[in-house]
Amino acid sequence: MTDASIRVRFAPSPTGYLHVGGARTALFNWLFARRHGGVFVLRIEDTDVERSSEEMVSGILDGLRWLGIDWDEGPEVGGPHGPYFQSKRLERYRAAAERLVGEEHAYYCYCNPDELKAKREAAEGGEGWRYDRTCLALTPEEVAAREGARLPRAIRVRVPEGATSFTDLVRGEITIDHAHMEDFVILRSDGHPTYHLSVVVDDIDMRITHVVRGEDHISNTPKQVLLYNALDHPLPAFAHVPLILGPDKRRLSKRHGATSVTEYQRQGYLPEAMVNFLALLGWSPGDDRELFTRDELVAAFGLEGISGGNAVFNPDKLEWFNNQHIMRMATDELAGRLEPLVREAGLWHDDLRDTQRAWWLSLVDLLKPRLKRLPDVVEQARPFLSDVLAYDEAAVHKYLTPQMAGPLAELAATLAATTPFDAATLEPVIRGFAEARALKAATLIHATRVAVTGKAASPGMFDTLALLGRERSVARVRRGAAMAAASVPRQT
RNA sequence: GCCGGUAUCGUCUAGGGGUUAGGACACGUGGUUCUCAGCCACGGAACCGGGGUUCGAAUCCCCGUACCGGUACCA
Repeated sequence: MTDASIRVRFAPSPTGYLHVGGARTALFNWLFARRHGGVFVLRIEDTDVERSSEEMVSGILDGLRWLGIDWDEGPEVGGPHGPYFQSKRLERYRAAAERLVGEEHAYYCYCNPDELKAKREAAEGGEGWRYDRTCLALTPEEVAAREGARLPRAIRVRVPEGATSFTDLVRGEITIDHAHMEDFVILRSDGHPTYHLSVVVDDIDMRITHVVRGEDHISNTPKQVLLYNALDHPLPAFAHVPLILGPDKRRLSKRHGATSVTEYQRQGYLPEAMVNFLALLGWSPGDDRELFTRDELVAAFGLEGISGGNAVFNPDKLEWFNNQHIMRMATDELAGRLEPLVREAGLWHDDLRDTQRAWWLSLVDLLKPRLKRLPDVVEQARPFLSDVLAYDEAAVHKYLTPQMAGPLAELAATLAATTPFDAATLEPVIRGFAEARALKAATLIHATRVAVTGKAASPGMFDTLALLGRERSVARVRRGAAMAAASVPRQT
C-alpha cells in the first residue's frame, strides 16, 4: 500500500480526561500518520452510556489540541466516514450483528445477565468460567417462547473450534486457542454494541489500515480478528504499544499523582516537552538522540522503534525536557507564554508589551535556563518587576552584615555615577571598587545581590543590575546599606 | 487459576553469538563563576535465575521466576 493510503485512529473512551497513556497512544498514531502522509482519525468510543460524558469529550479534545495533535477526521472537523461518535453509529453495529446472526456466526442469547453472573461466581473460584452456550442449544420452539415472552436478547459470537493467530508489528505472531475464548457478547440486550463489535465495524468503515493501541488490548485482538473474518474483511495491521507505569511499576493511576495532560499543562509544562518526553516512552529512534522538535519526531518515527516492555513514567526526566525546551524556545515566543503567568501574579504592566518590550525580552532571556516550569518565572522575575522586595531572612542575615554597610553606601554612589549602566561597564567598576577596599569581589557581590533582589540566588549580578537600571539599583543598594547598618552582629 | 506479553544501570533506552555493553535522566565529584540555573569534564551504576545449543551466550532455544495485561451485556 502506498503511504498516502495509511489511515490510523485514536479512539478514546470519554470516561475520563486525557491521561498520559492515552496521549502517548494518540501521539504514536499521529506521528505515524504524519510520517507517512496518511490520515489520522479521531473517534469517540462512547458506547458505554453510563460512564461517558460530553465534558470528558471536550476535555480530551482540548488535551490533544494542547499537545498539537490535530486530527484529519473526527469531532468538529467531520470527514467522509463519519459520524465519529460511536453513540451515533448504533444502527451500523446492529446491522452488522444481525448480519452475523443471519450468517450463523452469531446467535441470540436470552440469558439473564444476573443469572450469568451468579453462574460465573458459582464456578470454581469464579475464574475461567465460560458461557455455557445455553442459548446456542435452544430449539426453535424455545426461541419462539422467549421471543413471545419478549425476553431481552443479546447477541453472542459463535466462537468456532480452533485457534486464532495474528501478527503484531511490535511482538510478532500471537496465537490464542479458542478453548480460552467464550462466546462473547457483541450486542447488548439494550441494543448497544460492546467494544469488540464497535471497534471492528468502525475500523472497517473508517478504512483503518493500522491499529496502534495499548497493550491492554492485545488479549482482545483475537476476538476482533474473529469478527473481521466473520465480516469477511481483511485484517488491518496491529501494533500494540507497551503501557505506562507509575514508579512502583503499577499501571499509572491517580494515586501516582498527575496523570492527565491537563494537569501537566496547568503545572507549567510545555507541550513540546511533553510530546518529546512521551515519544521516548516506549519508543526509540534507534540512536542516541533525546531532544526532538515535533518535526524531528515526525521524521524519525517508525513502528519498528517501539519497545516491548512497559515503561515507568519518570517526572524528573519530564522536567529536564521541559527546561531544555524552554531554553531552546525563541525568546519572544517564550515571553508570550510567560505573560499570562506574570499577569496572574499581578506583576504585569502593559509597557512590557510596547515601550518596555525589549527590556522584558532581555529579562526572559536571562531567566530562560533557570525555569524548570513556566510558573517559576513568577518568583524569579519578581525582583525585576516589583519594587516590593521579599527579603530572604537568612540571606539578609548572612550577607547584609554591619561591616558591609559602608561599602554598600559607597557602592550606591559609585553606581549612581557609572555610565553607561550596562553589564560590561559595571563589572570592572564593581570589581575595582571591591579591590580598592580590600574586599573580595564575591563578598561585595553577595551583599549587593541581597540588597537588590532580596534573595541569595539570582541571575549574574552585573546583568541583574544592568536590567534593573541605575535608578532602582542605586535605591536598592542604599536600602541594603541601611539594613546592613541596622543589623545586629551575630552573637557567639 | 487460566491465557497472552515483557525482562539490559534506580528510571527511559541503544545494541546484540566474540563490544572496555553505548547514550539520556537522576545521583556524586571537579571545572566555568558572584549565587542559582545552565554548560563542560569525570565517576559509581545493568544484560532476572537455571539448563541447553555453540569453540564462545548478555544475545538463540527451553524451563523457572518476577512483573504487566486479559479473562464482563467496560473500553
